[in-house]
Amino acid sequence: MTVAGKETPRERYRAQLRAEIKERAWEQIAAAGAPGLSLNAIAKQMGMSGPALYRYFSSRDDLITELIRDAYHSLADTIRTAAASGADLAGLGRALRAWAREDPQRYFLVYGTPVPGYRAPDDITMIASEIMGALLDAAQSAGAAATTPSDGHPDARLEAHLAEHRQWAADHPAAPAALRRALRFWTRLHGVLSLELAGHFTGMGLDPDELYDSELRHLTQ
Amino acid sequence: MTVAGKETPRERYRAQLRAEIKERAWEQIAAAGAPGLSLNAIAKQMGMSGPALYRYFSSRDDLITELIRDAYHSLADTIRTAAASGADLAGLGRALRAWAREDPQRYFLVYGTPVPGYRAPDDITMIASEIMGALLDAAQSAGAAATTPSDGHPDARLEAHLAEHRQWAADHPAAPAALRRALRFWTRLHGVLSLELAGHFTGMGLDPDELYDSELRHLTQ
DNA sequence: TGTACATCAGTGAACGCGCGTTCACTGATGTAC
DNA sequence: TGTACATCAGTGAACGCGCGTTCACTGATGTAC
Repeated sequence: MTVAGKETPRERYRAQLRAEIKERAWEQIAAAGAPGLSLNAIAKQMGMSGPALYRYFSSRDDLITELIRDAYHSLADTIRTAAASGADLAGLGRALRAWAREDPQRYFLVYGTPVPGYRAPDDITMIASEIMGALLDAAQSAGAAATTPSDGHPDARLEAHLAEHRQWAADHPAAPAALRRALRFWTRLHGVLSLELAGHFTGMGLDPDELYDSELRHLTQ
Repeated sequence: MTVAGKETPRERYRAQLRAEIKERAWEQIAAAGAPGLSLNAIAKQMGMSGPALYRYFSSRDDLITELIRDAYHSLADTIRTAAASGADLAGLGRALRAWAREDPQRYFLVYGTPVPGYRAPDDITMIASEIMGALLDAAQSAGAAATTPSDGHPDARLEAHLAEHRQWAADHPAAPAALRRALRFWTRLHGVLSLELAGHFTGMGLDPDELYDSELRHLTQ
């Protein structure tokens, strides 16, 4: 699993405790949302004094940023793994939903309501565009057989725009139709998923599965 | 504007101060998100002592709940007004976006990351379904000329599901195709809008207008 | 194998802060005769 | 029009709390000779 040879016992212990702190942090976030995260509460839960945590994280913000980073990494892994096992766009969509439902607050940490003024570190932005890259790959192969929309089609104008504004996919050779598909994947699935996770469908008597699947069926169009 | 005849000066003053408290509250939410709202801070900003606010709101939660209520009302008004002036689904979509961009945090208070454990009072749920009702009206008239999807169509299965699960539109005579359109309106526009407001498109070199308009063009399909 | 020293995890006290909320009170505004 | 009383807005002190964070310190663990 890990390169254990170079790890001293102390390092191993350190890594283990860092991991446990994060676990507790996720539990707190699940229970009260990200704003309710408290270092002292985590320490108490672990049977330690508050200041002890400063051996492992230099501040509360530091911990939260690392949690966000982990969330992005976890999502990127999920998408990469699904793609590596040959999943098409719909398959990636299913993987995304499974990942989101596993821990809704983790999903919201990535795509939820932003804290005004917070700016993600650059390396997180990098992971985000890596995720986009995986989407583009799948969108590209999905589009191999597809046609370009004709002039009257509602997508024609969007593709024209994307053909000229593709900085976000600068180092990816995807065709405009693939850019469109990747973006649709993102915005449409996020639309259903975020409303589902926020509980807006409960009480409506709707099956989120059906809504989501229905969007998945549209993806390859 | 208001029924001023029955209002005593005291009542007028009271209403005015309540309104100012809410205004300051919105400013704070815009600056630091809903979790950062503090009664004491509002009072200080208004040149009053903290406890004074308890003449106007019985607790912090009470104030927040009222802000959420106002947000729902404001959105319902916006949609109703647009519908009353003859807007079609796309028109409602544009009204929704204008409303959301006017105050992103207000939008997120309605559709953003939920606080685990928070349950909206029933009257707020009522307004939410009123908004749905307005959507259904527009979706119904948009569908007057539209066809039912054939068996192979990706929407066929969703409509079949909606035909049998329509509690959420129980007192509305909308056809399944209209239910589908109303739901799509909601989930797809929310998808683009929430990502836009959360800033996920900035730095990508994309024009959110184009993305949103492109979804609007799909609505009547 | 044993001793001397350095490293580092964790503690407890403390600082300063802001929070929501309660309470007894002052003073101004409105109401009744 | 003037007086007596009731209503109500707002204050200041106080309570209890939890927060993030710093600091000097203890004691255990690891390292070097």
